[in-house]
Amino acid sequence: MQGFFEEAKARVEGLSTGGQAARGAPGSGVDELRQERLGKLAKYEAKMGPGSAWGARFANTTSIEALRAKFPRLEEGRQPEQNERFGTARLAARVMLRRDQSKKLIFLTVQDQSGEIQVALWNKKLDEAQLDLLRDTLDLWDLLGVEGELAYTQRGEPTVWATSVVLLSKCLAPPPEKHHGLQDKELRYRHRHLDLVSNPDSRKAFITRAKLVSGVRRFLDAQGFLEMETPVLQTIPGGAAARPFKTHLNALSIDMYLRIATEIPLKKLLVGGLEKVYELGRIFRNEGVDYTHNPEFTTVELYQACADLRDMMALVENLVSHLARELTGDTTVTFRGKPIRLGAPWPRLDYCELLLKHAGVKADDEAALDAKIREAKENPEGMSMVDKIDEVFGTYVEPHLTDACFVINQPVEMSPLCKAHPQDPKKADRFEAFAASMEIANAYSELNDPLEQRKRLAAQMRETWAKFMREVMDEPKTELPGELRLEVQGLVSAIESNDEWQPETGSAMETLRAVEVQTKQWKLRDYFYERMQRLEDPSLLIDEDFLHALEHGMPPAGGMGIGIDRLCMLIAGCDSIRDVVLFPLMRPEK
RNA sequence: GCGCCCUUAGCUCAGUCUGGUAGAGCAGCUGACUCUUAAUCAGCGGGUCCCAGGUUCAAAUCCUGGAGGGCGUACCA
Repeated sequence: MQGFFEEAKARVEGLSTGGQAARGAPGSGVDELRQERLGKLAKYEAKMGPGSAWGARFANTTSIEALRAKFPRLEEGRQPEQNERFGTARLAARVMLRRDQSKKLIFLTVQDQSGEIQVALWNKKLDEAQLDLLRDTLDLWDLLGVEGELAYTQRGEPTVWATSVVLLSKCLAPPPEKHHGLQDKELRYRHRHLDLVSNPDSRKAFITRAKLVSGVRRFLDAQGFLEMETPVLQTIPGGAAARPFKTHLNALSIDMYLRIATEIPLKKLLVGGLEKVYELGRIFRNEGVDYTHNPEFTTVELYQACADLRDMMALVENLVSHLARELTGDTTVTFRGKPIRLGAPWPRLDYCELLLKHAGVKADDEAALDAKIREAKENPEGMSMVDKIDEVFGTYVEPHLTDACFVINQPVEMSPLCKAHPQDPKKADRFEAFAASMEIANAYSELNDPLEQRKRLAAQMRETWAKFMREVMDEPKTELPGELRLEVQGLVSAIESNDEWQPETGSAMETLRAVEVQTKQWKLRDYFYERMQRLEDPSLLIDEDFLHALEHGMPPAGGMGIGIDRLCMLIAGCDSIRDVVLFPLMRPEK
C-alpha cells in the first residue's frame, strides 16, 4: 500500500521537474546546452519584454511552398537580376540551419509544414539593433515570424530578405543532428514531434494519411453513405474473432470490452432502416504486434441495404484506385521495393483454385493439408478443418497475392456472418481483397436470416469449446487424471453431438472448473486458457442481442471493411504500420 | 512466444573480434569572415560507454544475468 503512494509521489515529482533530474548532474552535456539557451531566452526577453520569446497571433502568413512558387524559374546558367524582387512575404517557420557570413549577414534555412526556404538577415534590410539581438540569441529550432522581400541571391537561391523578425517560440531543448535527422527508431516513435520536424518523409506520410482518410469520407459521402458513430465500449465484443481489451464500468459494476469490429452495431442500423451507413474509426485487438499489426488500428466498415458482394467489389476497387491516383499520381505503388498494382479492375481469384495452384492441395483433402502444414514445420494436431485450410492458404497462397486482387468463394464455415453463395451452399458469398500479401479488405453478402445466423454462431461456439477441450486432452503437460480425462472426453462428444449445447448444459461448467484447477501450472497454453476462464473469446458466447435484432428483419445487404492503416502503408510507401501510426505502441519508459 | 542484432557525448556514428588513460562529425562556447546553403577557418568545453554481478594487475571490450529497442518469425475470420 505504501508503495503506491511513494510511486505516485515520485511520478508527480518527475513530471513537475520536467524530468530534469533524469537529465544528469550539472555539467553534463544536455544541461549545459539547455543553460546556454535559457541564457539566450533571458537576453531576448530583457530586450523585447517579458514573454516576448513565446510569440502571439501571427496571421496572414503564406506557406513556404507557395512562396517558392512566386519565384520565376531561372533558365539554365542565367544569373539572377540582383535587384529583381518578387513581392513581399510573411511566414512562420522553424530555424533548421544557420550560416553566419559575418556580423552583418546571416543566412538561415527555415522550415514549415510545406517545405524549406532560405531567409537572410542583413544589415541593409533589417534594423541593426534587431540583427544584433538575433545574432546573439537565435538558436536552431527556434520558431520565427518573418516579414521580408523575395529575391534571389547572387547564387540563385530563392531567399526571403527579412525586414522584420519576431521570435514565436524559443527552443530550449537541444535538437537532433541537422544533416542525418533523427535516426534512432525508438526515439522517432517515442518522440514523434522530433521525427516530424527532422524527417520530411515521415511528415509526408502522415499528411498522406490525413488526405487518405478524408478522401475515403468524401468518396463515401458522395455516394450517399452516412457516417455513423457506434459504441467503442461494448458488453459483448463481436463481429470478428479476436481477443478484446477488457475494462470496467464503475457506474454499473460491469466488465466491458473495447470493440474489435464495428460490424454488429452497423447491421443493427440496417435493421433500423438506415440504408447506406459507414463508420470510420479505431478498433482494438489484444493481440500480436508486428509490421502489419498494431493493437489499435483504424478501419472503415460500410453496409449498403439491398446490395451484395458485386456492389462491394466495384466500390472497393474504385475507391482504392481513386485514392492511389489522387495521392500518388499513379495506380501502381511501391511497397518493400516491389511494384504493387492497385488499378481497377482487380482479378477475381477462386479460393480453392488458389490452394490447388500454390499449395497443390484440394480444400477437402485433409491428409494433403496436414502434409503441407507439417512441411511448413507446423503441427496440424487439434486444428479444425477450417483452421487447416486457413493455415495452408496463409502459408502457401498469400505470399503470391502481390497485386491487388479479390479472393472469392471461401468455405462457408470460415465466414459465420456471411450469406452462402447463391450457386453453392458450401461456399460463402464473400471476398477478401489482398495487396502486397496483406489482407486490406473483407466483404460479404451479409447473412440476414436470423435462424441460419443462430445455427452458424452456435456451431462456431461449439467448435471453439470442443477445440479447446481437445487441446486440454492432447497436451501432455496437462496430466489430467484418468477420471477427469474421461469426463472431458464425454464433454467433447456432448458438444459435438448436441446442436443445442450451451456452456450451461449439464455439468459442463463443473468439468471446466475441474480442468481449471488441474491446469493452474499450465503455462504453454495460458493464452487459450485465459480466454476460456474469462469467457473473453466472443466465439465462446452467442450474441443474443444481435440475433434479436435480425429477427426484426435486416434487409439483404452488402458489407465491407477496409484496413486504413495497411492501405495507407501501400499508398504512402511505408514498410511498417508504425510509420503510419503517429504514436505506435511502445513499452512505457522506465 | 521464439531467433538474430543493437544500446558509447544532446544527435549521427567509430572503437568491442585481438582487454592497457574515451574517439570523430554535427550541435554548443570563444574568435575571424558582407552571397552562404550540411558555409568555411582557428581554438575550447562536453561521457553513469544501458544496468547489476563475475573474471583480471587492468573491462566500453571477455563471461553471466537483467532492462529497453530493432528486424525476422509465430499468433491474428
